[in-house]
Amino acid sequence: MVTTRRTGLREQKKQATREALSAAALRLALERGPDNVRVDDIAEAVGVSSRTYNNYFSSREQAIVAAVNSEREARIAAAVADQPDGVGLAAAVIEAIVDQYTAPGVPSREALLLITARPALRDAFVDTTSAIEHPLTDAIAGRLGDIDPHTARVLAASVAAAVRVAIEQWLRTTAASFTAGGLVVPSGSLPDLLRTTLAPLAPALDAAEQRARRRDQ
Amino acid sequence: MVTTRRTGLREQKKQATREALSAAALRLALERGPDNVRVDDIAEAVGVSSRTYNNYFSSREQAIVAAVNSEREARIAAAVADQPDGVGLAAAVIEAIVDQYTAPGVPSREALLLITARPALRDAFVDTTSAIEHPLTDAIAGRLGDIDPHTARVLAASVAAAVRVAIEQWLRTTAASFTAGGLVVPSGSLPDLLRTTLAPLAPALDAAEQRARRRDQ
DNA sequence: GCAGAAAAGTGCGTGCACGCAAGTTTGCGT
DNA sequence: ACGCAAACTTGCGTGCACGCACTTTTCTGC
Repeated sequence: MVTTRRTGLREQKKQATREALSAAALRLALERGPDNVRVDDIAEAVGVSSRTYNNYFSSREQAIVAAVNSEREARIAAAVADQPDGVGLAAAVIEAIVDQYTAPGVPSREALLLITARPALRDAFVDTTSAIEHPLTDAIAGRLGDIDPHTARVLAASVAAAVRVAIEQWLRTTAASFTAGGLVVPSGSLPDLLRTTLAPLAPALDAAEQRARRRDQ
Repeated sequence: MVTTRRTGLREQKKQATREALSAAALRLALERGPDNVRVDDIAEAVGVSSRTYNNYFSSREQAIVAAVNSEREARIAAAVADQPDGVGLAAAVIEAIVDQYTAPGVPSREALLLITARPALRDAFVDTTSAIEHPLTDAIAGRLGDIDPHTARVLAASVAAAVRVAIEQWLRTTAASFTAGGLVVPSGSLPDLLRTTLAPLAPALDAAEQRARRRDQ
């Protein structure tokens, strides 16, 4: 079994407390407003020390956005790997990402409002995009037959950067729509934005795939 | 005159204290070792309050690496813009970046040793790569005739990401060569690494240029 | 099962980042 | 010259991140 890697019960418990912490962080932030939540409160709500909290999250904001972003990285990587082989690398990556960011999943409307409102939370949210980098590197390397170790890393990093640009832009227009008065929730069509920002990278992705294929033979 | 943008004397003084702070930070770090330098010490050495220090740098490490990285962003952007028009976008970007990272310029040997030794400083150093993003966006947009605003941003962000990968790799092998015992200074051929990591992006850069050229006519 | 090792949790102490609400300097218009 | 407005600086207070040393829990080999 390659399932759990590392001891089972230990890792299981760690994930449990991690999720408990981020869930509590989000809940408290929604209840009281983000400025009225101390790290100690979150830790206490879960029943651990505040020092332990910092072993899981290295900033207060991280815990909150983690509740919204939970496991998106892994799902993107899996989605890339699952695309049929007939599909080109660029199409595979783009579809996988758009899919995973389109599926509303966890992000409740209120949570998104919360995040878009506070600059610190928005920054933390933007930062989460880099989390897809490592899983995506593995997924791309798998498709390329991982010949040159750097190529997959660079492509994954570039894709993550493009996603970041899309989210920054999305948050920007979102913020604007707030100040404009309309309390309309975001969704300035994130999927469209993602396709737009990922499009310029398609030639690089496909070219890498071509080179890999050529070397394979 | 578009030179100084914003009032002259004010901005001049700001730059002066900024440089004084980062210079003092590096000097003190070299003299005493980075762990024996408090933010208060740096501020005091320059003659400002520690609160003012934080108006210029948002972390202690930032000031130190800024002394090494001074103005590299602007020089890269200028170098891209200066490449002759005959050169393709990919080649222009790659040459400009390699040039600017090859020129040893400021980074004294001791300073690099200092940075590569401490994880916190290494992280801060890696983070500086994202600083080239905005100037590079402008430079690329200039070459593309900035039609689609997102394309230049994505390409610049991707290039920055590739540079980051190169530097991470460079620091990794550097650290390894330390633990291996040899006190040999880095330079595991950063230029070569940069060319390697930037290569996969060449198709994207050139494709964007082609599209821009096609639209221009 | 048990003993020792490995890993996670915790308390303490320290330095730091940053909001806020003053005080101080700089620059510009008249 | 002069005075006002904007920009920069500063002191204070607060919460937070994190190293370190230590306790408690979990895992592994016998």
